[in-house]
Amino acid sequence: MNKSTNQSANSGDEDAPSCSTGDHHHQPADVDDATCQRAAAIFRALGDPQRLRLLIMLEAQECCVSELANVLDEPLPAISQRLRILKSERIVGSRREGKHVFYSLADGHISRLVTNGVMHAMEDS
Amino acid sequence: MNKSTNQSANSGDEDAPSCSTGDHHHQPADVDDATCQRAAAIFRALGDPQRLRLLIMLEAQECCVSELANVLDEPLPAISQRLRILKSERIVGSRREGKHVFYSLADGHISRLVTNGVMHAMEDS
DNA sequence: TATACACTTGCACAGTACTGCAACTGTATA
DNA sequence: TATACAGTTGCAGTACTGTGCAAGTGTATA
Repeated sequence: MNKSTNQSANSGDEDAPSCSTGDHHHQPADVDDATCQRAAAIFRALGDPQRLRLLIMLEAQECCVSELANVLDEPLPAISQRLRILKSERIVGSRREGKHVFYSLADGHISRLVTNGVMHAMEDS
Repeated sequence: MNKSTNQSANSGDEDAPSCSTGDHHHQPADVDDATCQRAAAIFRALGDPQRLRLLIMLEAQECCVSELANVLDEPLPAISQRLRILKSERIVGSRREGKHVFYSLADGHISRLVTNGVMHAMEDS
């Protein structure tokens, strides 16, 4: 519960680390627990190679399920399932058009997140 | 972007919905498999509330393990374990100073990734 | 209405990941 | 060297997550 008990506890001794955040603040960095969990949920959804591949494709353009399945050469239910997870986290949105359901990234923020992650992975280090 | 530039292709029906890459499936969007997997691994590492909390703190400033454990009010081995995972993905780096080991974010790229994720989670939608 | 196509959902299985505790390593001080 | 502190590692148990197949829903066409 109480995260910010006393961070100056261990600084009692001589070689105190003094990571001092100075004084007391409630959330470690002004990020409340709900936000933290929400952000983690988004990251977790991005944290699967198969789902990420889907997002990379959707970043390029809107796509329907069968097309994704076709290009990636994977069973359709598998694709649908992954999209379902991404949709439940509001990372993608869907639109129906006749027999097809088209998916696309929810917003530009997500797009940037994906791009940044991939860029970093390319550079690596 | 070219989101709603609709796909000419499948609306006509037929059985071959074709994204730009009609026949073969090379790299969906110029992202090779290794990069995709690396990126996913990074996201997965960020995809845990407890680890993310750690990163949020480290984004603010370098910190030693005991201090993190202290502030977050969690057992030290748990913190160490999480840092270990983050370090194995090169998301954080460590530096020893006497008895203490100080951790910090690996680079600015990671920092931006974390910030973006949290920002998005705050705005949500 | 019947049939085919495009997807979605349910369920069981397997692999993976998070947690907690105990034991171990490593560093400084007396 | 002995002791205390700081951190790491190993291991067992539990929970979660991704996967594959079969069955179900929904939409258009004949």
